[in-house]
Amino acid sequence: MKTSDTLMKIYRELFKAFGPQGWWPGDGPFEVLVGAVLAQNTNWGNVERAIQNLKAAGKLSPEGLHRTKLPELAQLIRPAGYFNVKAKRLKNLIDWFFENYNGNLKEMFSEKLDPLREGLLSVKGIGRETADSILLYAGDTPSFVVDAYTYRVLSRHLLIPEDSTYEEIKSFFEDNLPKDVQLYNEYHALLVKVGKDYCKPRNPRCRECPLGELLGVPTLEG
DNA sequence: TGCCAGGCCGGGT
DNA sequence: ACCCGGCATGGC
Repeated sequence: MKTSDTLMKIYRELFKAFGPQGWWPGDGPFEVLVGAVLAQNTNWGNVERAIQNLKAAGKLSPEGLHRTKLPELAQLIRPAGYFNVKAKRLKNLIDWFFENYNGNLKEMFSEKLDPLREGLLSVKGIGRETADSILLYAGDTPSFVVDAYTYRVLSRHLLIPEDSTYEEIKSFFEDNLPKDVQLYNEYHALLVKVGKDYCKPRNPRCRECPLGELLGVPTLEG
């Protein structure tokens, strides 16, 4: 079977089994952008607390964050963990955002995808996953997001080599799927769902995994 | 209780 | 070019 057919089949089956995951709905693009930094290697519940703190303090806006001093910002986002580094990273991002796009989201997302991605990656503290999350979930830009779950699920089921890099996995999807924002959005979220509930760390046999059962996709043993 | 969470950077090899 | 320690809170 062609890779593109396999990927679409997996998507359809996962969507049928789990439905829409509702990632980053209706919060507005700026909140998503902030959340993308706070979510780095961190449980989503903790991120929500930090966001609530920012909201309650009236700081959850481009201008609000731009004005806030580093120590105060760090205290507000404390529940998200790594609060000192993340405060710095948020400031870096916001500073860059104002320097290049006047703190205007519309202006920023009207930039072409590749240059914008490069710009985001030039910010200290914004890596590939964070950049792609911002592009996809805040900007509705078709940039596929890869994360630890994506890698684990795909490599366990022998869909990609174990030594695949981020960009290779990203291309694996983008080269074999229609360039569709909603598809990228839901696909990533569904892979996270599978990775969380079935394809867990320290469970290399991946028992009961819906990819193995429902699709007949081979599973890496041992 | 220890392990894990929607990473990334910087320094050492 | 890889590998690793550091960063930190909260849930199960």
